[in-house]
Amino acid sequence: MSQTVDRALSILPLLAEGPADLGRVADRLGVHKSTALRLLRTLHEHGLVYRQSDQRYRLGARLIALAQEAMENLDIREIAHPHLVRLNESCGHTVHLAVYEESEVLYIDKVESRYPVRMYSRIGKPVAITVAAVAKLLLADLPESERRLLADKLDYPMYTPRSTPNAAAFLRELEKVRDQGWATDLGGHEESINCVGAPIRGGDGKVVAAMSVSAPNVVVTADELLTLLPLVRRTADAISGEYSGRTPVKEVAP
Amino acid sequence: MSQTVDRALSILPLLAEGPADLGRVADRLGVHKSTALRLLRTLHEHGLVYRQSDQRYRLGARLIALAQEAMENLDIREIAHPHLVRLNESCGHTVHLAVYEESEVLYIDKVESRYPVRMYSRIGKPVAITVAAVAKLLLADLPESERRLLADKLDYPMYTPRSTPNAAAFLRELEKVRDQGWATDLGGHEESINCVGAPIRGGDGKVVAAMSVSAPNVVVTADELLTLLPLVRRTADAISGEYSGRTPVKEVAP
DNA sequence: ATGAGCATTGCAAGCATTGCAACACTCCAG
DNA sequence: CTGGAGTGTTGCAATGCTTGCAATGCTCAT
Repeated sequence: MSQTVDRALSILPLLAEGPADLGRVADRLGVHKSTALRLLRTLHEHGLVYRQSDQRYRLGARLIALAQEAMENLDIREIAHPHLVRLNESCGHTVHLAVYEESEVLYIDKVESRYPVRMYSRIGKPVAITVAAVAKLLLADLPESERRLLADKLDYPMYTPRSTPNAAAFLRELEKVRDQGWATDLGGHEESINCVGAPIRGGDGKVVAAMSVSAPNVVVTADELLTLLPLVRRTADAISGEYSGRTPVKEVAP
Repeated sequence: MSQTVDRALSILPLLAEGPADLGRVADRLGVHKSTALRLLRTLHEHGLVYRQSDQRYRLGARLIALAQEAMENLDIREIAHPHLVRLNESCGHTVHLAVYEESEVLYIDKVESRYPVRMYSRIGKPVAITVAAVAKLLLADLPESERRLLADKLDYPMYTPRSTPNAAAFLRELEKVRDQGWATDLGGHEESINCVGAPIRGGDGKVVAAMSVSAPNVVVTADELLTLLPLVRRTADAISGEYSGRTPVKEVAP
């Protein structure tokens, strides 16, 4: 809607790919160098980009601090965290919490496995949306039309032979997940990693977040992991209960 | 430098305080509601702000993903991580990695303590700059003039009786740290928590990052923690060596 | 030294941005 | 059911911000 701001913001994902110099930024934006310079300057003043010693620009530290605050504003995270820790203490595996927002699913909390073999993932990293258990849970709750629209828009990379191959299969899987109230990912993302997940619901019954337990099958088999399902669901329900007890969004005095 | 972008970006820290509605944003910016609306729309399109069900705006998920990528671009982090893990495995305490950028010091990596009593901190959170061991290390390496300027600009909150009380004391402390090549924080931030830290240097000898080991004194006394100093310094030096071996910034083919 | 390559600045022209006013909508209170 | 307050949204004309150009600095390597 605003050309200038639009251009400026387009610089951020561009720099996320790696440091770039002025000419490169100007080219990618399709504007004159002097224009790019002024946009970069403004971003710099706000700390969103940083100029390294070789004069190239990269993303700045303020961005990291802002993201931090963004996460702390998500009250579901605050409420869920102790539950996740407790679950981790009783089963020892990696526990994730994820939310859906604007066609993306992303992890907003994680408790690390206590086993030496750990899976790679990081808070903030967008989730493999077509295969992850938490993604299925979150998308399964979308209204029919939106779900269909999104499923069509997605890519279906075959991380492994067990990955969801296409939109039709994905939609079927979502139906199943919706009916049974829990989800799995059995080697659909990484050959040797399995997950079991359950949804967290707000007061109105809508899914507001999803959690999962993940473990490589060198530690436990998929069947063994599935025995944790009742515990996972109980934890998710406990979080749901506590969450819907409170007001969904904090009110600020006028 | 660019008014429009400047206004748009000013919205982000504002929303970091918590969700706000259109009127509130317009007021804080000192612009007409319609103007604020269009700026927010643009931010929304880029995923930097999100509109929650009650129509209020808050920071968006893309911000978190961007911050994630920002951190992954910091090559010092990649290099240091395995060293930090190894240090954690041999001593069991919390290990931090921090960098200085534009008058702020912030944690960019952390390995959690294996003891049940843990200190609170989060990656991305700005560090208590006047007391933290890592902050002292990073600031101690700044050129005289910049150091003095920054020291004057800072606040000196008395978290505990042992906190650095004022600019003069801080500058003295920085001199000391610079000369001895390591730093401590003995209960200056949290009464019961102590830290020992060492600097990580680039090929030109300049400090590019700092690391520290932290432990509450219910686990180890300050004196016991200090016996780890040689190990901490050796780890920091190992990271420095590996870092200056590579090119400091990755080169991209033209 | 000299030139290439990049960043930076001043300036005039043009168009994107702005504030206004009118409209649409939701939610209460009467 | 109806009116009104509060909020978000849209079309429009004027102006002032943004833009690209061209000229100037600056740094580095030949």
